[in-house]
Amino acid sequence: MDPPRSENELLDCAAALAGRTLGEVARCHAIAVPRNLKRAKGWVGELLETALGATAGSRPVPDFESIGVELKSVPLNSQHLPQESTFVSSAPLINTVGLQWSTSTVKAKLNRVLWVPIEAAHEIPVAIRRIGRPILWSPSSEDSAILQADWEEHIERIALGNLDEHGAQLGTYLQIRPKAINKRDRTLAVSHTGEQIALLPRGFYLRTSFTRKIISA
DNA sequence: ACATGATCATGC
DNA sequence: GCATGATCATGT
Repeated sequence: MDPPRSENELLDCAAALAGRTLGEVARCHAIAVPRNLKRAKGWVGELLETALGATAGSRPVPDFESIGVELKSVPLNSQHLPQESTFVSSAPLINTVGLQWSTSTVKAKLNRVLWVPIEAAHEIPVAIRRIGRPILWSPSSEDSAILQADWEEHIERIALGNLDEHGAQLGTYLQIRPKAINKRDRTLAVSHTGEQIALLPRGFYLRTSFTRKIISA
């Protein structure tokens, strides 16, 4: 698939997938469908990347680099509401001095997002899960203000070495959660006394309640 | 039922 | 190890 040349082309292409099943789309691209997603958690996102002509690979750039759009699949429960949080980016646990919201990876990633809802209720076999209507989205100024406040709170907490004082409860829309191979995974961080320590790597995630608001709008 | 904490795969 | 893509699974 050639990369989209404009937002409209991307949106048209994504809209053409609406109502189709993952199995149909996978077959078009000669991609095998896993029996479940337990060991293929990124499979749906990667299928959409292929189907829509995403270009980024694992480089730290938007999925549709030339038009600056990020692609996110959003799993829907049996009521067709988002059922999972959405990973945004890893959280910096060191060298936080001087970081600003305006140049943050979180803001950059959320600047323009194509949300593609996917049926994800466990009882539906992966191959016959249907793709929903895409939403091309940017945060409203109100959204941005809340995301910024969340982000600044998280970064301050990281810089002060207070990461262990709360769990994932902090943040209205944006939360911090583990993003690791397993619980023994470690990355460099700053302790409460300012020393370097090894901690579980974390990532920024959008709360399910926020993506529900986006998808429902 | 839901959110949090834990985990899986791939590429460089 | 960190970037990409996320969902699983357990506790409450």
